[in-house]
Amino acid sequence: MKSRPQKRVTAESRAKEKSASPGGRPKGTEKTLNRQTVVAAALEEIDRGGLEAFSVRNVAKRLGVYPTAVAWHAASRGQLLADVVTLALVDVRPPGFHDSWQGYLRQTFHRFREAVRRHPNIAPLIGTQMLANPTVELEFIEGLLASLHHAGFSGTRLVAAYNAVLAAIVGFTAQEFAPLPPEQTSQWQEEMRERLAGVQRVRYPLLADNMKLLGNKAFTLRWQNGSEAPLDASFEAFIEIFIAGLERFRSVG
Amino acid sequence: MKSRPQKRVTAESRAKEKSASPGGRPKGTEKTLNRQTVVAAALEEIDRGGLEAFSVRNVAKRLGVYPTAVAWHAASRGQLLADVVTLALVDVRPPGFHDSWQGYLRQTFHRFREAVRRHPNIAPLIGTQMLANPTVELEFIEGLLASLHHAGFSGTRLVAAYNAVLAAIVGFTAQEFAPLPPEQTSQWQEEMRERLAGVQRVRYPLLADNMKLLGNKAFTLRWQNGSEAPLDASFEAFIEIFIAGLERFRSVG
DNA sequence: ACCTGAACACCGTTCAAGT
DNA sequence: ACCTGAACACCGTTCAAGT
Repeated sequence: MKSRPQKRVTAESRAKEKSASPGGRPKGTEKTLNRQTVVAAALEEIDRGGLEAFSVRNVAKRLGVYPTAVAWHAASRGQLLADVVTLALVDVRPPGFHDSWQGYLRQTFHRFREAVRRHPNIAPLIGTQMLANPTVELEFIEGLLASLHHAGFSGTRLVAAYNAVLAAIVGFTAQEFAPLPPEQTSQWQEEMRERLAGVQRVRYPLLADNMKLLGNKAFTLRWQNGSEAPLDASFEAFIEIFIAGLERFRSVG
Repeated sequence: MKSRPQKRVTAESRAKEKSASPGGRPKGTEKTLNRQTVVAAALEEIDRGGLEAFSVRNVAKRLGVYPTAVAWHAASRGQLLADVVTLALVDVRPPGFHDSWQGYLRQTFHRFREAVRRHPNIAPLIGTQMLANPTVELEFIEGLLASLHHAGFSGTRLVAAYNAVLAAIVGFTAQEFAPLPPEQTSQWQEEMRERLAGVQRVRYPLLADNMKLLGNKAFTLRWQNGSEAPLDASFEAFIEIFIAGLERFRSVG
């Protein structure tokens, strides 16, 4: 239980910290640790070695300080991970103006996926740490609400549509880039392929008949994740399915 | 790196183990540990204390054995967690026959959500451990493929539709039941409410105007998760949005 | 085959002490 | 305010030894 005051990481506070380098020292050569420096180092650590390799102590090693120095800025391991997600998802909100709400949603889906693609090892966190994360940018949420409002949703249907967008966007990307089991991957891959090759047509006709199309291209039937075998076609289809569903949902009820 | 032989947990192997209680001893009083006993104990441990409390050593304590005895059956912590997800999601496949593919999908969505509701603390795992989990039941996959085939999908569009179903179903439930930050929850809840109450209408008009509807009912704007504040209405809407989208996707391209 | 028991190299977080 | 340094109660997994 920390009683120490903790600043929130928001777009504003982050910009403020950046410009407030004490004594006018050049930005790149800060002698003291920032909260943003620590979070950035944590993200680098995860990018390099995955969540398995991540630890407060490793981040400290990367920064050349004692583990307790990291703890001072990060408050807790959980909070640090939440901040890492926020950092990785910065700038997902589509910039500029848009002609249609469908176009805005398509861009949001694509930009979100690109953000996860840049930091695939955070995939297991986005479903977990975003939900109840006060550090998530309100601009992103307001942008989604605006596009859905423009589509004609209001009241409880606006809430439902918003939840549907987040469920869809997080569900696809989290699974697409989820890590493979680390225990000797190549061996596991071989097992997976053998198992799929041995599927009996009698019991699983559709699986067997479509195995060539499904293998490594369908969730739970893959031996590589989105970093090595991206599901581009399925993602595009998913966006169109979802938007078509929203268009329909708009006109019923 | 274990070279020891590891059995796969499938519907078949599980049934086999069950019926093969050595020496005809009554089922409840096995003296030796099973793989299924260990997995069940792990799930109980997670149900009780969440993923934070989970450890191989705690499971061992629960079973009254040394940590290394658990390790012998579980191969690794990661594999144990994967098996836990498989156990929690057993029987999600809708039973019996169905009049329409839409009805089958609706049931699948509901049954999946009920399974997660029964074990909400596994929510962070379902997006991570299902994707590439060879222990996931092929019956579940075949069932989904059958309903989508019945809807008229085949080839690459069948693959896309299947991926869309899993993305949707996992995305909603994983987020709905994702755990709140453990660090003194009530204090965090207060912070969250204050932050949402203080949203400026000038910058975030839609957020501000709909805060009463959104608060605790929309992803990233909640201070409770699905166990305490279920998102029933949004879930029902989500299902209809998604199915309507599939119906549309069927007739284009 | 299955478990004990000790051991190894970690881990997050605390607390007191320095500056 | 920010960091060192030692310490605490853990952790997953190994290995050798028992039965």
